[in-house]
Amino acid sequence: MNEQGPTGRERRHARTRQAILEIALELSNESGLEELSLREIARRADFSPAGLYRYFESKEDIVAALAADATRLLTDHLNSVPTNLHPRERLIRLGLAYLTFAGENPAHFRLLFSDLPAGRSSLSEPVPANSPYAILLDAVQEAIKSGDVVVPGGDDGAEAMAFAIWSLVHGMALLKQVHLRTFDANFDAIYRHALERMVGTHGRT
Amino acid sequence: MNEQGPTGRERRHARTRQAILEIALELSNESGLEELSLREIARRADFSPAGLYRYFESKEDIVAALAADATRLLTDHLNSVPTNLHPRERLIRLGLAYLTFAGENPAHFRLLFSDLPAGRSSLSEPVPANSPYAILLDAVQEAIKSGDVVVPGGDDGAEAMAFAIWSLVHGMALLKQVHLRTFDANFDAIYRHALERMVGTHGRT
DNA sequence: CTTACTATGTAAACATCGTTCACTTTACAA
DNA sequence: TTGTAAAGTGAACGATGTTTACATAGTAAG
Repeated sequence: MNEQGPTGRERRHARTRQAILEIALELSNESGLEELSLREIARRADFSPAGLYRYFESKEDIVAALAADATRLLTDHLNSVPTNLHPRERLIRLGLAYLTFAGENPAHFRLLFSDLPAGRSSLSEPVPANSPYAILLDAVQEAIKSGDVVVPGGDDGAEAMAFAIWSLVHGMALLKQVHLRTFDANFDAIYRHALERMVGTHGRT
Repeated sequence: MNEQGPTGRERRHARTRQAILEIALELSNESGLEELSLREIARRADFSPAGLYRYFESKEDIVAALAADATRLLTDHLNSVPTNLHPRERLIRLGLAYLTFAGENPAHFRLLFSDLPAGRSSLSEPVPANSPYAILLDAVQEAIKSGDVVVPGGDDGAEAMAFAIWSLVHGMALLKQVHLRTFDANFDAIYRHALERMVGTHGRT
């Protein structure tokens, strides 16, 4: 066999893998991640429990694959925010996009940044390209460069601000989805106020 | 037996209960909450697995007791922040106290707001007295009353601001402890910058 | 076409888990 | 001392994630 594209068998293998992941995601959205069971996935996929091990090394491996999917989907979603907005408004819109994603994809969201460690281990390492954080950091740097946002502390100031925004939206999404899951309020308005305060737009622009 | 204080048996029962909880907390701090095992608690407490059921209804019940402890400890810790500070500085110190608590009590922190639903279900209900959120909300209301902090939207504005601060510190603590657990940076400085930005103190006061 | 070989799938077993049940032992009150 | 409730145990149940040995189906080479 020469070097060429994926064979039929490989394509079928990849498709089955994907199908398993979709069932795992369904199950997670129905009953939560804690109760996700390998054997239940197997039942719904008409597999014997052992069969899944031809496609994944372990249950943890399945969850990791879901988390990787989540990161890719979030990246796409953040990339759909226009880049030519007023810099502060762009930051706000990125935050709101994060919150929308979390609301619409609860299981995927719960996987974000909750298991896999970060891709880098200090500020001196490069930011992983095409990651959600890279998009946010870029927007912060643009806002600083345009003078629209002022941060202390030079280069690392942008990272500090990106981390703050990230923490804020992640915290809001998590609290709403877990601890405040039965709380009735207009979260969309609250989200926007919080982001405007963080980014520095306290009134209308 | 007349109505009087706890008998010797009741005191011993309560002490054993507490001892079990301490072992459960130790185990959580060592190996994480996900891997906490009833049987491992029993082994370390020199109990048979079934014996624990004289003290707790279920594993979930043990975790709930730990979470209640966590809330009480956090409340104490927040109450140790002076109340006579400059209103904005007080808010910042409350946030930093939250982050300190999270850093020093990782297992207890992971239980905070992560399992039990909130004590109220809409803004019209009263805030649970002596809760961490009540302390924060009170500080926000003081800051607004003093004119030190300006929020839009009347009464609910204070709640929105309290939620924003809460989300920010919770998100920062969580991201640092989970996704950024191997990341090396001066988080204390980052925490303070983020809080100052959120509360509105952008330079020295 | 046949012969290897690999991919795919299964059944059975293992260790562990949370939980329950029947039972014994301990401690205290009358 | 006796009766009763609490405290504690071992064995079992059903469930989990995982491994092993085995069967079958597809495919590539002779």
